[in-house]
Amino acid sequence: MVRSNTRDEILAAAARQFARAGFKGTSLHDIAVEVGCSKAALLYHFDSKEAILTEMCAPAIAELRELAARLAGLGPHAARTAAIEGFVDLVLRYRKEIQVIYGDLPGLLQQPEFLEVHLMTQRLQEALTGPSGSPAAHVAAKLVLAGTAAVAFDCIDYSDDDLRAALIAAAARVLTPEAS
Amino acid sequence: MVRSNTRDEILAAAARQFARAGFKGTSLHDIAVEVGCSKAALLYHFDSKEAILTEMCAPAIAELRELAARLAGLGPHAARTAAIEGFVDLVLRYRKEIQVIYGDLPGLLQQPEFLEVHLMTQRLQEALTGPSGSPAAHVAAKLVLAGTAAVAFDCIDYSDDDLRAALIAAAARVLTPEAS
DNA sequence: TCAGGTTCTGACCGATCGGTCAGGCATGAT
DNA sequence: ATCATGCCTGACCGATCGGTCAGAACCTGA
Repeated sequence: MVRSNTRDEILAAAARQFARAGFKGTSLHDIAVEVGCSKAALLYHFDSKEAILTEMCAPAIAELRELAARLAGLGPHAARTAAIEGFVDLVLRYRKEIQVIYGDLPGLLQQPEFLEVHLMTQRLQEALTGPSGSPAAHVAAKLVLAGTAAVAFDCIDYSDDDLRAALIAAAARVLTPEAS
Repeated sequence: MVRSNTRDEILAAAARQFARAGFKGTSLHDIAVEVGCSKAALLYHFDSKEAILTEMCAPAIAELRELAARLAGLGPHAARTAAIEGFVDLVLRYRKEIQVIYGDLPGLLQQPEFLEVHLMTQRLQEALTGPSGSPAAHVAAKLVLAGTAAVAFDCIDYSDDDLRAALIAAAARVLTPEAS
């Protein structure tokens, strides 16, 4: 049993803090307190604050790279299913790191004005799941809501009308559990 | 024609800056430079930096509140379609504000280590759309990728196995354009 | 016992942050 | 002419940030 490395403790503490308050919202002091060492000790093990983040995300990025490379040798249909299953697995395996990327949101949403947004989004979600509300239905609803916002976020090249039609059609497809 | 109000210019400039660098990544100085006034002028018109953000997002939040209230008086099926269409319209109408919420990401992803992530995500997306690549297919693929990550982000209550099955099934539903 | 490397600390640095304050400068009513 | 009010500025504040540095503490092998 090797000694518990301070370096690993730093990575673990940083992952928790980044996931909770985001990268910009977390200071080296915060991490040092959780680890139980000085701020200077962090910068002895890592060149900078960003170096902590990049080393933390390196395994996830490497797996994403492997997945993308694996798709290149497949036909269209096989590539599609491999992309879906590979991405889902990867995302689930690196949930913590995903939270780091999305982690700056909670800092904003903890303001009382935005707490209401979370509540109303939940009511939207209930409308989408319908009265049944199986776990799979909840996942589908969440996927639609978050995916729609994300599409609007970085699909600036499409017109509103095109986006609207495509989004509504895609959402309808997700939310009809009768399709096999 | 009323005078172009400094207050409105501040809101517009803040929206652009927040969308580009995120809330935490934007300083009052940045906004003041773009407006062409002093930092103190911002704090004359608004109580604080956060007050700029909340006032900027107030219309979007109000519309979300109206949408949620409208759903309460509908049956399950009507509520579902109203939720989809209403949310899509709302998201498209307030794209800028959505970018503010998601805006802290670019600050991270501009690091060279994460630039590769964007490239590989695009290759995943191409695998999902298949060789056709219609705009609707691209929207569906983006919705799946971003939605999956978001589900993993805030569905900590479900087990990995449940999430995996539900996500793959939902993704398959979105990506089969033969369903009506 | 000494030397040398690793690990870590406390003090400190310059920069930047959000925010405050006293006062200047218009304009318009009295 | 005077006063009040709205709008705005430059200087400044305390706090916090990421990062540096000299040296202490500790272990290890010679």
